[in-house]
Amino acid sequence: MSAPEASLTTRDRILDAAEALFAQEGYAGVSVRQIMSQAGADVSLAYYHFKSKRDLFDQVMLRRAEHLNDIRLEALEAVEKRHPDDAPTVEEIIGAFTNPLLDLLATDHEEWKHYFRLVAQINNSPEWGGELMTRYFDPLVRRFIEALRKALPGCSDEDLYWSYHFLSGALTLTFAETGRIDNLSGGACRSSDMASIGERMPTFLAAGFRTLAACK
Amino acid sequence: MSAPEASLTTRDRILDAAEALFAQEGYAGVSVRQIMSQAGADVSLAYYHFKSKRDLFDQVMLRRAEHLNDIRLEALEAVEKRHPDDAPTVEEIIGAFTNPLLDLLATDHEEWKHYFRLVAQINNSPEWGGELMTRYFDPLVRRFIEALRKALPGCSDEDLYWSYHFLSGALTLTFAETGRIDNLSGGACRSSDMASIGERMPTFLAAGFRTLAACK
DNA sequence: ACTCGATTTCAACGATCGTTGAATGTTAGT
DNA sequence: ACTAACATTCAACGATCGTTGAAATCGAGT
Repeated sequence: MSAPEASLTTRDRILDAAEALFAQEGYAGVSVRQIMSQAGADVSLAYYHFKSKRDLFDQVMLRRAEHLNDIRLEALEAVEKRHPDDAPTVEEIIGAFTNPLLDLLATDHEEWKHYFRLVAQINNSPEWGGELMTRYFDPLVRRFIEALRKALPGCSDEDLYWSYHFLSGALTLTFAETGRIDNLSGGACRSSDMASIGERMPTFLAAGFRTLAACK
Repeated sequence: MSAPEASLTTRDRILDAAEALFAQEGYAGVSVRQIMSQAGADVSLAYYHFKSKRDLFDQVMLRRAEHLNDIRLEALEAVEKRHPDDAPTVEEIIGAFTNPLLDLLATDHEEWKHYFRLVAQINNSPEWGGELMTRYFDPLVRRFIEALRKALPGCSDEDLYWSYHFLSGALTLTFAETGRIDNLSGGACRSSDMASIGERMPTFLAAGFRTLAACK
């Protein structure tokens, strides 16, 4: 039923090379020949394993999106299970959204680093941001927003969605690790310092959610 | 000394077309021929007015960056002038950073909309984010961070820089107007609703700054 | 040994890429 | 009218783009 091992291996080498290059230079900035050169395979093999360059791109996005959604949902349910009666705190819910990213980077650093960089560019592209982020992440995001709604009783829909939007921008830029904060801070902060991010991001964002929800 | 009017007009038409197309599809996603077609001029005119495609891109970035830095600095100084003795509040300082963007969109909407979309993509690109944002915006950003430091006595450098980084991600994504929040909210929020953004963003972000600064 | 399907190699297609040089048109000062 | 600097047009260069068809190689089941 499933394809032979050699096929999957080559297919994954292509996906890995495409992911790394797309993350660095964007979809249009990378040629199929570059990808296949980095993958160590002939150009035409790209069109044996994928329908087109665009299809290859979609498969790069899909491959990790499902796993990411799964472990984020697990993290959220674990937090909710620790609160059988009351609702979890905003910090806990946001932690369930961001901590899985830190875990993935801690165990399979290179693999996911490229993916997060790619997502940051997609999220901020008017061409693809609205469409692709919606397709890959919105069901899970809606689940998180419902959890946040319970943690913030009386918060309006508008405040909830805008707060999440601010979170999304802060999150994707931070995990893109562009090196900007390294330059700005003169070395005091490093883009790759995930411990610093994990300490600060949920606190910062939860305060925003709460203050906006309380502001009538 | 300065070039004749017809020249400046053509040069600006090229810059406008390049800005709009780069904002939509990214640097590599647009060809010089597309730009010149939209500008209504011959391809080779691009290389008469600019040294190369990359130089054209740099001029697109530079053209509005200076003006934006100027009016943001004016807004900050105006806020500081209203506080001869004490420091301005965090909300006021962040407002001086974001309100000029709203003003520009209110008066010259199309012109600046494309530019903000472009900045969002640059900011989130590992290829250019660190380098270009630093070159065009860091002097002004450092000025704002010093103002924030005064408004948040005892706040550590790390908390200050990371807080600004979160602000930067939220800000650029929001002004990119990708349509993502429209899809996510099912129409309850609109990317183009600048009034909603102006009400919420400084409040949300200031709360994050304050809470992180107070968190030992 | 033979077959058959899955995988890989090779060579090439038309289109488009960034860029250039030479010729042409335009305009202001003399 | 002549000139000189600026502005624009036209045609083309070599390189690279995404994509394809046909042939060669491989591996498992007979």
